Amino acid sequence: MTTGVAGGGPDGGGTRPHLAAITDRMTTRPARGGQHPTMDQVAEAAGVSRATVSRVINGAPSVDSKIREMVQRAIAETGYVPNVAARSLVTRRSNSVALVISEPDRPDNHSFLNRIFTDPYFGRITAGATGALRPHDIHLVVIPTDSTDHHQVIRYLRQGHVDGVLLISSHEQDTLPRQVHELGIPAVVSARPTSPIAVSFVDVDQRLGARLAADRLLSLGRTRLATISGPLDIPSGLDRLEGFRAHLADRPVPSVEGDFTRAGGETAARRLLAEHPDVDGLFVANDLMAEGALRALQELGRRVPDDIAVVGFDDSSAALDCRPLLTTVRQPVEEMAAEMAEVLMAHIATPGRLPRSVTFQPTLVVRESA
Amino acid sequence: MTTGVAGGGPDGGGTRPHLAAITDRMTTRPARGGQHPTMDQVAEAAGVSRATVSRVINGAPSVDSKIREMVQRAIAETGYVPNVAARSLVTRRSNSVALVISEPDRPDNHSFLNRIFTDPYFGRITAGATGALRPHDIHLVVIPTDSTDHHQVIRYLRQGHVDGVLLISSHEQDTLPRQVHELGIPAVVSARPTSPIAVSFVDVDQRLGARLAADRLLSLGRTRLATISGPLDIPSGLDRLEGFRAHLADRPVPSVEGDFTRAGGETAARRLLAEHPDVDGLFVANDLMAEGALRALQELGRRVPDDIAVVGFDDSSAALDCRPLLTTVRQPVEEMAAEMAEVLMAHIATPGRLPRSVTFQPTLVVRESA
DNA sequence: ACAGGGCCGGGAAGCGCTTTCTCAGCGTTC
DNA sequence: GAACGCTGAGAAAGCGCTTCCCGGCCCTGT
Repeated sequence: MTTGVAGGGPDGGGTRPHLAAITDRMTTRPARGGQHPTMDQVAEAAGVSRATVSRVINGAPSVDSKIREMVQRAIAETGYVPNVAARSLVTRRSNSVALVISEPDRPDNHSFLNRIFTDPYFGRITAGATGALRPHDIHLVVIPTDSTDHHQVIRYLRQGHVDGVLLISSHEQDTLPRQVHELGIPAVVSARPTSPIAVSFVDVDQRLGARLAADRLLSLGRTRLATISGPLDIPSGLDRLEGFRAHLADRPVPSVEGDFTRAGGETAARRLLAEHPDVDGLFVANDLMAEGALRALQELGRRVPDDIAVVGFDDSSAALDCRPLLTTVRQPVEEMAAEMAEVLMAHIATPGRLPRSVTFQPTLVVRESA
Repeated sequence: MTTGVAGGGPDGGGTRPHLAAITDRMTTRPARGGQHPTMDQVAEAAGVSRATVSRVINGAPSVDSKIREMVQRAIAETGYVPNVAARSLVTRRSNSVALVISEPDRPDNHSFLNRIFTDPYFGRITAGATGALRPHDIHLVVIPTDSTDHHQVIRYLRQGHVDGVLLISSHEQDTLPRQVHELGIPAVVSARPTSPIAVSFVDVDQRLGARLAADRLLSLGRTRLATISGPLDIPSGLDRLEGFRAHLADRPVPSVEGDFTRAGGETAARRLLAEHPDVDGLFVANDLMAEGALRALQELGRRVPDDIAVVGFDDSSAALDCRPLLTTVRQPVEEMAAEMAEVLMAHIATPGRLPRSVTFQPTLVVRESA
């Protein structure tokens, strides 16, 4: 890889790269006001015992309101902030949960990170989860991973950094859900696990979504339907394909397998139209691929929706990047992520709780492409 | 917002939404093998004292190799994992650092999260930082934020969850760098701070990058150059514009301000060409906008690079999504993030260390668009 | 008015780990 | 052969916090 590192790149492992443009700048060392005050100091300042300060901080009901006020003033004056390590040592709670995003290996070293941070889906998940967790004052630690560092992730979880796990895993052979489950740590998975694990999960009715797409295309009078599916080793990919086909059982439905990326959608559309030039209705298993497919259709001179109607899946921001605007099946990703967080918090609060699954219904969002 | 929540949406605050499709599933409670073993148990199993176990775990040199082996076997047998809370209570280290991604407010509630997880830039940052941190066994806590929850972020940092902060902040008015600095926690910022704060930062030579773009366009014989800039309240946006103009001081350079998004690039290109239809060389301040601009140019019937040559900035994955493939100025984002991590670790290891800045050189990546 | 009960606040015991201090045991040297 | 130094391991002191337990106080009931 060619890089533009000033003064040369890293010269092997271990040592820091030599850099030409290091500038020491003048500075006055920040005052660092006497380290962090401890609870004892607050107690002394307020003239009470440490236990009382603790009660005030944790909102115990049985503290006289005058005393409570004094303590709060002392906290403000000293600038006291509880030490999380000490607290979680005794409470056995970290007040944070992990959002583990597990992607299958890809040839390129960092591409899984690239995919995670490029697909709007994950942003929606994060937004939904943080939104649900924030009122409970629980922090989210985002951990992207592929199978090469499952071990690291497991170790992280075992070390007690987090109270529970939200696990986003779509790949069929992914062993992480099982490993996490065996850890015994509270966890919620983002989709029905491929093997029967007794774990809570939240999912969308994939087949119903595919059916909504089929119905839309049929209602537009389209008769020669086809689909670009997701990877068939991912349950959601398979379910959407099967749902689409099942609802059109009386006719043949050509399909091409895609990879849920923009470029993959473009390629797949080209292949599909080469083999089946008369297609007039197309269901694409996610919006990103639909965006690529639309580009291919345009380059092939097909008008959308006149010549060929296109329905996507997700209702992600990519649907709005499309021209024409993409008609798509909406999954309420934010709400699903929020529900995952709620279920997880219930599991954390009640350790013995039986796993449960929650299924959300998709809806059709009609725009221009179909 | 219309959602497809099965059985209705949340019914007010506090209570969980009623959901139609909750299924309790049979399960055998996982065996949970006798909670977590403690160091004492390992010591007993190995027939040594707790202190010795600690020495083995932390690689103290003065442990007899036979004893070391016994302890390691005991650790393996008991499945012992150190408790991070207890450890960091005494070491005052958490072995994790925060990656705070601070985005300016946007009208839409969650859009900043959407932007963060959609722009490939952040994925590259994350990849670079995790890559550099992993060998040191330091974990990365990703914290996206906009100005509405600066307070939460600061509190999180003060609580001692992390040993240091990698701060990605581009917005000029962003007060977070200053707040973090005042906290006294080790920190490294992703770009030259807009106000003179004594803090370490890593940056790319923005003006040089703009100059590379200008040189490329000139060398292709283009004479009527223009640019789509980034937001001018973001230093990188301003620097790229000024660098481009400064290098072309002898001629007028029309420019339109964009917002670093795909859609913004498309709009900007339309406006630019409406006002200056004869432009034959275009510098776009990031790849995402360039992608949008290319789409606009295509719809306007301009051939790229024949009628108009286009150079982007970043060399992100979006450059490869473009048709034609985008010629662009590469910033070594992964390496820069890795360097940020290295500098941060140095600050953590040596608390009094003076701040320093590191500047990387951009390079031109020639593809098809110019 | 006095005894009993309820409440509030303080003392003290750890949570699991690291680290210093100390001492036992060994080899070494004159 | 005795004194010395060195190595290696154990004892113990906390890190900062929560929480149980108990003593003292005030309030109520009779």
